[in-house]
Amino acid sequence: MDSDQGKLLFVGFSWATNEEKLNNYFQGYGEVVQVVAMRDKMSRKPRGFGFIVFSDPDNFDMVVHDEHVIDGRTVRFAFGV
DNA sequence: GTTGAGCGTT
Repeated sequence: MDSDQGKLLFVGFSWATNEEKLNNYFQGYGEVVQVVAMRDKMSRKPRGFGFIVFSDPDNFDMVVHDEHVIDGRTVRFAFGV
């Protein structure tokens, strides 16, 4: 409720999309506190999913309620646990 | 070298 909230899960972006690209894209919405793109633990290959943390909760509402397309792929957003 | 739903690391 007021501890780890601020973590937003985003999945669906292209495998060619990098953490830096996401950081740049999300910075346009507000102050990005944390952006991390997860990859496979065995082959180190990008899985196309990651987490993001914004400085203000209003950013989550805006991003989650809007559709985003990065690198030509539709990114699906959800609230992190 | 490939694929396309999902919940991670300081």
